Amino acid sequence: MSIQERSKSRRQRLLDAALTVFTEQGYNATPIDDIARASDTSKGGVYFHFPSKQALFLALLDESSAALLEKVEAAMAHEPDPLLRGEAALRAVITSFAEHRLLARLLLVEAAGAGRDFNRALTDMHERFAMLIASCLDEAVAAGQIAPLDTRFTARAWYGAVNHIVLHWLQTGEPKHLEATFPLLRDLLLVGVVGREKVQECS
Amino acid sequence: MSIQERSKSRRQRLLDAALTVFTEQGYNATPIDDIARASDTSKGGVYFHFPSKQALFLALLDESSAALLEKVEAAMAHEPDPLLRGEAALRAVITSFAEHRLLARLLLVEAAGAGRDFNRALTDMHERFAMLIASCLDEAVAAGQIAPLDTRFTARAWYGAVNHIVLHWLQTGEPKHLEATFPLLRDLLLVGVVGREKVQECS
Amino acid sequence: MSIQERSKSRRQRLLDAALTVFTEQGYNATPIDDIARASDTSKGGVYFHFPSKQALFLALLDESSAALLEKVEAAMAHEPDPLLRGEAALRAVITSFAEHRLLARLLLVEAAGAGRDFNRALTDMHERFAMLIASCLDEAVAAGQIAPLDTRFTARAWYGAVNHIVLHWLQTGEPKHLEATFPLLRDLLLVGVVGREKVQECS
Amino acid sequence: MSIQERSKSRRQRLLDAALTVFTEQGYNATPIDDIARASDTSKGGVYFHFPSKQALFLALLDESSAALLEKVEAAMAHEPDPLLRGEAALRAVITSFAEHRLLARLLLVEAAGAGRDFNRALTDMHERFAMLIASCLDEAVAAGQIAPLDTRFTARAWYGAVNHIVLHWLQTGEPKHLEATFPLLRDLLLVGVVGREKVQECS
DNA sequence: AATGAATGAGCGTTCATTCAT
DNA sequence: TATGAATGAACGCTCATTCAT
Repeated sequence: MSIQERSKSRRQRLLDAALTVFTEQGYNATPIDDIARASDTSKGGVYFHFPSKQALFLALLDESSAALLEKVEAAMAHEPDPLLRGEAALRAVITSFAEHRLLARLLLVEAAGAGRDFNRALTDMHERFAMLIASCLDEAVAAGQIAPLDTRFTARAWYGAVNHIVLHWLQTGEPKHLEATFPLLRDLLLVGVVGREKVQECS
Repeated sequence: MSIQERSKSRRQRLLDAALTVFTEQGYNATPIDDIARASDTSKGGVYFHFPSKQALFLALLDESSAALLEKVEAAMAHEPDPLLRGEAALRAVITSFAEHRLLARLLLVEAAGAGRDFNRALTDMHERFAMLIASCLDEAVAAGQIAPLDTRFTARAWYGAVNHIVLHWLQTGEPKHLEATFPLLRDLLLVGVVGREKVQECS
Repeated sequence: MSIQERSKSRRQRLLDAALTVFTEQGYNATPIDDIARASDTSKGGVYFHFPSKQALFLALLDESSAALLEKVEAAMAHEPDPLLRGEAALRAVITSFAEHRLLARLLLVEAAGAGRDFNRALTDMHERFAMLIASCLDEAVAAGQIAPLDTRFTARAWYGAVNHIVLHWLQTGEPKHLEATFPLLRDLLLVGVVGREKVQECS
Repeated sequence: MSIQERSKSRRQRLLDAALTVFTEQGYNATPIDDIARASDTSKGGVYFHFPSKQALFLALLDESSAALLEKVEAAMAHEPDPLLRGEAALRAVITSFAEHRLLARLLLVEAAGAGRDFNRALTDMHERFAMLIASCLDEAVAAGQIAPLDTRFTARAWYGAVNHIVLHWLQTGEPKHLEATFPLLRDLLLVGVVGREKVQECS
């Protein structure tokens, strides 16, 4: 057990260091040595736990996005109302990114820059998030809360809007508090579906 | 003059080849040799026209985005109505990307993957596009067509939505015809601002 | 005792695995892990029994060649006639290699490829075999069966001829049955010493 | 032309250095840097002329063995008599190896130690030499000089005998003068075919 | 203007060996 | 005895950049 724990902690140390270093320098510009140093290990140690630099980055992506996804799903679980559930998801994403700038950088900036090989994984991740929203929209349509529409398409558009706002915040630092954009985004996006009047009822 | 022309054509051949090769293989994975070969030049030839690989990519980014920006601005010039002008801009962007898949890849995928050094240039480019939309919104507000709002923020959100839709198209090929998304996007975005009723008047 | 036995069997399992894996992949291309895995041990286990990869290979060489040498000597022990004793040795070598292809690969191919450090050991081994033949020749000369000659030199030439035939069989699979070459080789080699007429008397 | 010459000389310098360094340290134990240093080039320079370490070694093998083969064929060209032609070939090989110890080491020792990937090339080379001898034997048979026999097999056996003698010389330095072994080998080998009496007539 | 040979720093990966448990 | 995590030196190869021609 202690062995497993140490092993796990080493692996976790590696992932933590990787998150820091990759987001600081970018995937391509980060030598494995830097990750080894940042995690108080040796180069060989990295390769004992991950078969390649790519695999390490992929594991980092997977585990990070899975954690975020869980958070968002947890935030959604409480809400019975489909539209409010979508709102909760939106808030959870924005809050998470605001609290974990590195995570945001990793998923929205570095993952794109890591190269052709990660496109698939990244696209998949984006779709998972978008489809979370799409399912809310589907239920809202089914419940008659909103008029029928292409929910997947709409979800992607929403998701893209959120992403870009976060991206802008990451790279310019504006607005100071990312969370402050939540009501703006919510209104902007929801109004497009339910019309202005209903939004005012909701909030 | 013929020398300059040949020089110019050589430079252009280089940029054309760079667009093709960079989008095929990604910035980091593309050796200068590949560009030289694809443009029927030599490695030295590339370095005669551009001081570095970075500079070449930057020039490609600049000239490509400038050309796109011009197209969009040209499309906007015809429209006196601010909202219709925004619509025209949107249509121009989508049409351009649909016609020049490589350009879309370059600006939306590869530029992100090229590394830290291009973030500034990329952010600037995105802002230029977003601010094009923002100015339409500003005028629409000034003209009393829409209620006052944070036009820059809204413009960025819109722009992000469009980007993500294009991105999804690039990486999954869906929908078959990117242009088909135009009415959907227009409605989605505009309704969020002017309310459902007014949109129906506009179109 | 059971501990020693288990230890001995472990050591033997290691040598057996080493023979298989080394001849499959070559000395340099074989990581210790492969041997550990093939012998159901761990890397540490290998290093408990052998101080280094080199030592393991050397032990394998020594024990394999010693076993072969014993076989050959046993085959010779029965023959009182010097020339027939040489013939028996030849037959024993060829038969052994034919039956233990891995052994042949190890001694004739991999040992050469293992690197500078094994040259001495390999040369010694070859000399031991050659000198076995040389001693037969010496006795045959002493007995007046053949005319005086440089027996060591002749023995080495014979041995080289046999080696090459085996090598060719190893790498091309021809002839199907290595044993079939025995009479050919015997005639070829013996005739060179005693002359054609006497060979026909012998056989 | 001067460019080609310089390029050729660089390539040749590389091959020369490779011959020296590979035979000094062995293929696996020789880093590319050593070859670069020995040929007054840089690592990159090596890779400009050869795509890989393997390819360099293979080129070295090919060109060296081709040169030797030519020498042997040239020596054979003068002799109309098949058996004397074989004798000439034998003398040419031994003389060449005696004069170019490095070449001998390369072809007979290092090539074997370079690893699985070179086995094919090496086997082919050996076969070419052996078949040179086989063709002499074929003609000798056709001319009725010797009794019918398996010429390919016999040629391989001869070739193996010669190889081993050279090998022994390489690794022990005995005899001092390799050329001195020529008459011994010739007698040993020829007598095996034509019988003692005829050999005495020939020489 | 153009060529392409040459440079050399840099990096991903391997693997023999060690050692705490 | 045995395990397997950890180490770190070493090496093959790449490629942006330079420069003599």
